[in-house]
Amino acid sequence: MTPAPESAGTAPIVPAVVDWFLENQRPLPWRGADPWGVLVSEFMLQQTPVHRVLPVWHDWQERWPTPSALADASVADALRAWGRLGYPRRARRLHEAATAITENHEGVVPDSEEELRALPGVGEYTAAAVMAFAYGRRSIVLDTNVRRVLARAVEGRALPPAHVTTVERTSATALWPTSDDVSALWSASVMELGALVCTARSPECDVCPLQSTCAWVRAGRPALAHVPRRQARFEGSDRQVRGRIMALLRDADSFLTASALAAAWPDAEQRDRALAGLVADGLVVRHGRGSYSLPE
DNA sequence: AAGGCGTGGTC
DNA sequence: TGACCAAGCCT
Repeated sequence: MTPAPESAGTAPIVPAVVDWFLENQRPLPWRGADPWGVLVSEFMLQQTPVHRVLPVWHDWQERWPTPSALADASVADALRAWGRLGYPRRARRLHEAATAITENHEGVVPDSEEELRALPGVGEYTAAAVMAFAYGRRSIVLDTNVRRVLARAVEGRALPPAHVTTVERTSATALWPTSDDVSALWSASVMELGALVCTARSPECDVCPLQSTCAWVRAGRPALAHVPRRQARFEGSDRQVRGRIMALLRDADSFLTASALAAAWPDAEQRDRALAGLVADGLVVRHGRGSYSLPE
């Protein structure tokens, strides 16, 4: 095995995880893609598994290979191409981001965290990910996978807190490699370890490169001290109704009447509430006489 | 600053 | 089977 590049002051877990990554990483198509391809992948991967993103990402790369290409398309086309990826507000925000990049950044995905964070739909994680994976720069990439690995290996906890904390940022910054090259490689490596080995439900500690040093393993893999709050039920929720309405509108050639949308959900009150929410979110447009469509 | 926001695979 | 979980963001 080739020794991983190492810089002075680097935490010892870094070369172990990087070496593991160089042998075990998945050949994901957005690795080494241009910054726009990386940005699109990051939007799609927000709360959506890799295997569901893959076909949609390829489709988007072909249809809209640049920010200006997407900006020239309609929001409706973006929402239809988004399909069933979920959280369609991401598709709308990605379209808005493409417009902002075209108008304010000469069509080039910006290469500073501050400018990236100013784009709609780009938060702390996505900005850091684009810096690392598109531009090879040092940034503290704290996604759910990285946070879980660090919570276990460093803190000895079963899972990280519900939301990113200042303590996590400080702790991560202290151990993060200082050079751009090693930092970007480490970011991809620790994220992949969390995705493939140090998983939430059934971590494979037997094959983990951190097995001998992991604080959580050393402590006997203790369970979480406090049970996290459960995710809201989906069946019967407004989210389910919103999804049904969006599916009808994606499949429609043009406008749909309110009575046509009644097929989405039997309860009129809940249906109307969901529809009003979609309109407020800019995902649906109401035209005259109670007809609806996706936004142009 | 918790909770809303889609969808589907997994166990 | 139903509950958990998934490269978060926004308010």
